[in-house]
Amino acid sequence: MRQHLKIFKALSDKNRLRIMKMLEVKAMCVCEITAVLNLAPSTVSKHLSLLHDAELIEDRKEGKWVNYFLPKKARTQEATEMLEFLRRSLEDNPEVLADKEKTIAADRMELCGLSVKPSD
Amino acid sequence: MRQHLKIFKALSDKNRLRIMKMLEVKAMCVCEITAVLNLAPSTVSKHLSLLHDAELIEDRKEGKWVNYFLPKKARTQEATEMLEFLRRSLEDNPEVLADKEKTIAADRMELCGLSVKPSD
DNA sequence: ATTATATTTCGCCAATTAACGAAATATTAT
DNA sequence: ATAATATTTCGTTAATTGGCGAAATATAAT
Repeated sequence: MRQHLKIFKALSDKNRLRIMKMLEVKAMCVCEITAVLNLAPSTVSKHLSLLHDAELIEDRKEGKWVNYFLPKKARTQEATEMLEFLRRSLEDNPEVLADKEKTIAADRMELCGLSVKPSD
Repeated sequence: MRQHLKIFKALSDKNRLRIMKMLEVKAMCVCEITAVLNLAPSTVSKHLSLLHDAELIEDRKEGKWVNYFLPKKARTQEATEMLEFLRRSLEDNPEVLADKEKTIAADRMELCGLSVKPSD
C-alpha cells in the first residue's frame, strides 16, 4: 500500500508529471529540467527525489552532472505498469508537446556551462 | 492533463484507495463505507466526491441511500486503464483484505437503520 | 405534517506540501 | 590549492488538504 501511495502522490503534481513526459525524450540533468520548467533548481531536485523514491525514475552521476532517466526495467510490478500507463498518456497534450520540444533543444552546455559568453 | 491529475490526486490518499478496493466487493452507501473506515460521514462524502470527479466511481440514488459503485465502463480512456490497474493492485494487501471482510459483513440496515433497539 | 435517517455542504483547524533562497556538498576547471 | 559549477539539504512561507462537527437538504417512516 505504501508503495502505491508513493507512486500516486509522486504523479499527482503537474510539474512532476511534466518531468516524466520530458524524460521520454532523453535523459536530463537537473539544470536542463530546471530550464524547461522554469523553477528553482532546489525545487526540481525535490521533485526528482520524490519520483525516485517512487521508483519511477533512476539517476546516474556523470561527472559534474546527475542524469535522470526512465528505468529500462522498473524494480516493482506497480512501477512497471505505471510507467507503461504514463507512456500511453498525454500523447497529444499541447503542454507536454511544448515541453518535449524544449527538451530536445535543451543543452546542458549552453544552459549551465556559462563559460562561453552569451554574445559568442 | 487536468483529468490525469484529478485521477492521481484522487488515488493518492490512503482512505480513498481503500474505498476503491472495497467497492470491488459490492456497491456501498456512505454509512457502510463510514463504518468500515471509521471516519465521519462528512469526511467519507468528501472522499467520494473526489473519486467521482475523477470519474473513478459512479453513484445512484436509491431511496434514502446513495449507492456508490465502480463503473461498468468508465467514460474516459484514462479512467478505464486506471480502474484496470487498481483491480490488479493490492490483491494480497492485509489491510485491503480486512476491509473487504468488513465490507461483506457491512449491512446498511444494521449500521444505519437504528430503528431496532441494540438490545433486540 | 412531523419526525427520523442519510447525505452533503460549510467553516474551521492541524498537517502536508510546493515553492524559494541560502548554505552545504561534490566535482571540474584553472 | 582555488575558483567555478551542479546538485542537494535545510529552513521558511503560502497554499492545499484531510479531518471534524454543525447546519442544510432530501427522502422515508409515522
